[in-house]
Parts: sequence; C-alpha cells; structure tokens
Amino acid sequence: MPEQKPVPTMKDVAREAGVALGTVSKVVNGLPVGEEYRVRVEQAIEKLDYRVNSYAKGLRSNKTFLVAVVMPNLTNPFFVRLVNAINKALAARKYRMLFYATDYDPQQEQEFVLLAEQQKVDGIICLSYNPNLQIPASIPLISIDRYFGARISCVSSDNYGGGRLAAEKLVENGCKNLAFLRIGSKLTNEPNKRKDGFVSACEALDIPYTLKIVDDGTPYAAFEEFLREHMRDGRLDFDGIFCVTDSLAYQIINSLKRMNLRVPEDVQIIGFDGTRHFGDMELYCSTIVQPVEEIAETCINMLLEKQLFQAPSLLCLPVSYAYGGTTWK
Amino acid sequence: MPEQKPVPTMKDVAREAGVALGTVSKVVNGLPVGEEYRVRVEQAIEKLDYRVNSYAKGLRSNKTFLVAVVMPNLTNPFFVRLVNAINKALAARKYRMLFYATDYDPQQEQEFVLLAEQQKVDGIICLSYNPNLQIPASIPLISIDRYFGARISCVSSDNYGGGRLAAEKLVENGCKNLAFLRIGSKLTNEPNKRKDGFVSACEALDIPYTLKIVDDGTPYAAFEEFLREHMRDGRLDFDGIFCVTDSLAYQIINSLKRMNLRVPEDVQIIGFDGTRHFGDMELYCSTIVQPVEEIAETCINMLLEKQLFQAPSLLCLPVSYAYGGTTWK
DNA sequence: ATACTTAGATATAACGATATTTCACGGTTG
DNA sequence: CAACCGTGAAATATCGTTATATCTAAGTAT
Repeated sequence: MPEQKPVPTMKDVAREAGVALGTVSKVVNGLPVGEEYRVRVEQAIEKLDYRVNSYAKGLRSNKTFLVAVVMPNLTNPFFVRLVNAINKALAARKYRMLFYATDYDPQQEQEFVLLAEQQKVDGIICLSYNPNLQIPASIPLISIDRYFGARISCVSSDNYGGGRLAAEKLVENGCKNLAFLRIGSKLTNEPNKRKDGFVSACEALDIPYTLKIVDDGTPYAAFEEFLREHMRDGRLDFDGIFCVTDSLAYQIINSLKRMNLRVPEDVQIIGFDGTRHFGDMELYCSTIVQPVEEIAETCINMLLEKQLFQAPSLLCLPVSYAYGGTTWK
Repeated sequence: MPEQKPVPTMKDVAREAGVALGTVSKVVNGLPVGEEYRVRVEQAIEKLDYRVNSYAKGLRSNKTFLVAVVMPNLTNPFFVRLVNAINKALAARKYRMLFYATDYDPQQEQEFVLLAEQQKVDGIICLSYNPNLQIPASIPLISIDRYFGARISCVSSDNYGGGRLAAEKLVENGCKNLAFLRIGSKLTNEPNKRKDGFVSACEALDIPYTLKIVDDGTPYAAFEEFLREHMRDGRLDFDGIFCVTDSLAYQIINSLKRMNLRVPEDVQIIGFDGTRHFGDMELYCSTIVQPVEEIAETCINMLLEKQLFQAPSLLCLPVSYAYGGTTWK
C-alpha cells in the first residue's frame, strides 16, 4: 500500500508563504495582490504542489463549471456528434461535462435531471422527448429537439426546412415520385416536422408521394416488406426516398442491394443528420446535415452567457444538403 | 426573470421536522433512526423538495461518486463504444462520469488528469499514449491500452493474441500471402502488439507476409499507393489483409473497390476493434472484436472495489473473431 | 500635529453537509 | 434510592474554500 501524504490545502500554502488565507485565495483567483506577496504565494504553491479543492470552491461560491448533458445514448452517431461538439464547446470555455445516458427511459431521464440539479451543475443540456419531464427551477436547462413550452428554451435544426430541402433536392435530381420512410415516435418533437416539410414541398411541386411510418416492432423487416409491396416488374413505384435518419438510410440501402436495385440509378436516397463522415469512416449517403457545432454553441451560449431569458424559446438552425453518392448530385 | 426561491438545505428540513441536523443526515443516508423521527424527516423532505448538496457532501466526506474518463476523442467509434460501456458500468453503480477529450494532445492529457485530481473524483480512467504523463498520487488511476509501469494498472485487449487470431483466420480461409497495414504511433502502447502477434502467427504457419506502416502525412493516399505498387496483372501480391483498425479497413475496402478488386473474392480483409455494429448501422467488415464491456467492467472494478493494489498491473482480456462479409467466413 | 482617508493585508464568518462529542432519559442494579 | 449503563437524539466541530468585516500603517488635508 503506497503511502499517501495528505493533500495540501490553502491553509498549508498560507503557512508556508507566511501570509493570510485570503491572500492565497486572491492569488489563486488572479485578484490584485501586492507583488511580493504574490511571488511568495506562488512559490509556496509550487513547492507544495497545491491545487484548489473544487468541492470546497463549489460549495462556497455556488459555481461549479460543470454542465450536465442528458442524452439517450452514445450508439446513435448523431448523438455522438452532438456530444462531441458540446464537449468541445464547453472545454473551450473551461467548463467540464457530466454525461448521462438515458436509453430513452423517461424514468432515467427524470432521475438524471434531478441528479444534475443535486450535483449543482451550472446548467443542463437535455435531449428528451418525455412530455412529462419535471424541469428543476433552480438550474437553467436547454432542451434539444423537444419544445417544452415557452418557459424552457429549445434548440434544434430547422427540421421542417430540412424536410422540404430533401424533397426539393430529389425532385431537382429528376425524381417524379417520392417516398418518406420514418421510424416513428408518437411523442411530439421537433424531428417530426421533417415529414411536414417533406409533404409541403411535394404538394408545392405537385409531386406524388407515399408515407411509410413504422412505430415499433421490427422496423427494418417492416420497411423491407413495404418496399416489396411497391415493386412492379422489378422496379419500385417511386424513384426517390427520403429517410428520416441516416441510420435508416443505410439500412434501406442494404435492403435495396438485396433486392438487386441500384442506388442511385433505380432509386435515389437522402438521409437526415449528416453522419456520413464519422471519424475516419466514409459512409456513403446523401443527407441533410444538421449543424451540430452551431447547435452546441447556441445551447452553451444560452446557458452560460445568461442570454437564456432574452432568447427566443424555440430556435431552429439552418440545415444543408450534402452529396454522398446515393443521389445524382 | 422568474423568481428563484432559495434551495432548501438540511437545516431547513431539520427545522421543518423539528429534529436536529444530524438526524436528517442519518435519514438521508439510510442510517438507523427512530421510526417516528424518520417519518417526520421524510415528510419534511417531501414537503420542501429537499435534495442533498453534493458539493457539501463531497467536501465533508471526501467521496464524490465521480469518475473522470480521459480519452482522445469521440469520433473514433471504438472510443465511443468504450465510453458508452464505461458510462453504463458506472451508472449501474450510481457513479457519474466526467468526460474529457484530449485529441491526443499530451498537454491536454496532462492538464485533464490534473484537473480530474483537483475535481476530487474518486478515480480516473485514462487512455493516453503520452509516456511522460505525470500521474497524480492522490487518486487511483487505471490506464487503458498503455502500460505505464508496475505502479499503474493497465487494462487492454489481448492485442498480441488478436494479431495472431487475425492471421490464423485469414489462413484458415485459404489465404497464402498476407499483408498487415497500420497507421503508426511511434509511442509504445498495447495495440502495437497486434503486429507482433500477426508476425508470429505468419512465421509459425510459414506464410509470407508484407508489413506497411504509415506514420503520418496522408495515410490513406499512402496506402492506396502501396496497394497499387503491389498490383501485377490486375491482381494483388497478397490475398489477405489485416488492418490494424476497423476504420482503416473501411478505407481500404473503399480503395479496393475503386481499383475494381472484389472483397472477399480477390482479397480478404480483417479489421480490429469490433465497431461493425454501431448503433443501427451495419458496417460490413470481418474483425477482431475488443471486449469493451469487459474492459469497462474490469477498469471500474479495479478502481472502485479497491482491488487496485492486488490486481496484476497489466491485464489483457480475450478478443474474438467476428465474421462481417469481408472474409469467407 | 491631529484627524481623516485609503489601500491592502489579516481575521473571521459563512457555505451545507458529515463526524464526533455531549447530553438527557429510561431501565437495571446493589 | 442513588449510582450506573446504554441508547439515541441533540449539539457542535470540521471539511477547504470565498466573502465580508476588521485592522494597521502610510499618505493627505486642515
């Protein structure tokens, strides 16, 4: 068992430097202190290898430089992109990230939000579709992709515009008949507007469309069944598909391969999220890119820069189209 | 500006319940207390919506239920799998995770480890290849994939065994001539042993092999160049490639497609990491799977269950082969 | 020269918990 | 019936900071 010499405290530093406790505190926090005192304190800190105890600091000052991030999981690449962006944006401001994964479980979401409150974090960024989530009053919270009402600011991509854009791009690329595939959440959330945007664009452009929404069960089997039903003489009824997420798009692409249909020759595909560049991997899929860096920056600015109560309570950030090989361009 | 009513403290609960401070503390922590007192305290807690202040608790008890995870990034899917597994294992024990991304920057790695110490976390899990990392004495630390010496426990996959397994599987599948591709780190770390295992298996099986290690610059271009150099009459010199990571494998598969070579008909590919099932995506690649759940569990057990000083200082957990379509089986 | 600022340090009171000591009460014993 | 335990809550010290109040000494004005 290695010997543990006790961790030095500010008091030790003060004794070593022959100054008062408060003087050490000032030096540590960069407040004005006489030059000779500062030097003595700095030397003592160096000598003792002193570091502030953030628990004592947090208790006294009620400021923790901690932000809690509550998110369903780290298996969906979109969430990973988002968490990554949030983490970077926080680190740039010397904040730390406390991460909670909820698996979409309302009970865990609730528990973690309360836990974050108890942890006395400076703010909470939460992605939850739970309509009954009790939101603590004592800590500012920003929601992503779910509008809880005017009291809680919500940040999301422009999902409606993204849905429109997807339809428009497919039509621009020559599609005459579209389909929209979605794995459904019955809960109201911002991503649901992708469908509305898609439908609105189809109607404005006078393009026929089919909607297929699978709520649960075995979604991929259900989608394959759907595709098979729409086959006539070896070709699909539609020549363009908008998938509600990139993950779904990859699955559909695989299904189409199995059915000996070529992408984009026989049918063009657009996904949503922008996860096609993921780390070193190149995942071929044309997609509507969510601006995760902007989402992260916006959330954090609203949380930390105290713009919370002046900002609009629903902020939709612009998305963009990215070519990825599953459309003509 | 919404009115903020002050957050209730233990003192408020004690006053409300008409008991002493210590009694509330006991109730909160499940220590034995007379039945009538417990009921009164519980009612007061309920009424005031009291929650413990974890900063005060951490300061006094020197226990924070926080573990810091220091990792290069969240863009490499293997790290994501690992972080996810660690997070789950921690949550199951009611611990919280503080996440730091370092981008492989030695300075940031150092800074974050010290920051974690200052944060008074109960333990640190660190994936860093920085040989000069100063490791704090006051907090237990477990390293992943880098052996710092006997004082610091290190957990990793059996990289050597994995390298052997990759070569053996390729040979089992009929390969007569192998290649090993690696994006190199000049630093010593456990994953480097993949090469040694691979070489050792090739020599034991009397199979010729080629090694290609690219250190920096534009690795993918360099690998494509390498492949082109080994083309004779439209076929490669080798019929099996072991890529040091799955990410590299995906790139190589794409390169081969561009060169009109078929996988696995013309050349079989095995990656390493086991990221081929990532969320909903199916990424086709045969691979050596790292047991991330076991790695996570092991790290946390060693950190928290105080088995730290009894455990071996280098622990290599068994890997397994998984078919993914880029080999025959 | 005396009083009045004032700058800049020291001393001390919080912050909200837990750990330790004290105290009050009821029951047993000689 | 006084002395003695044992039990369990009450009272209080403590954790390592920051914030506030206090103090001291030098500098200015009258």
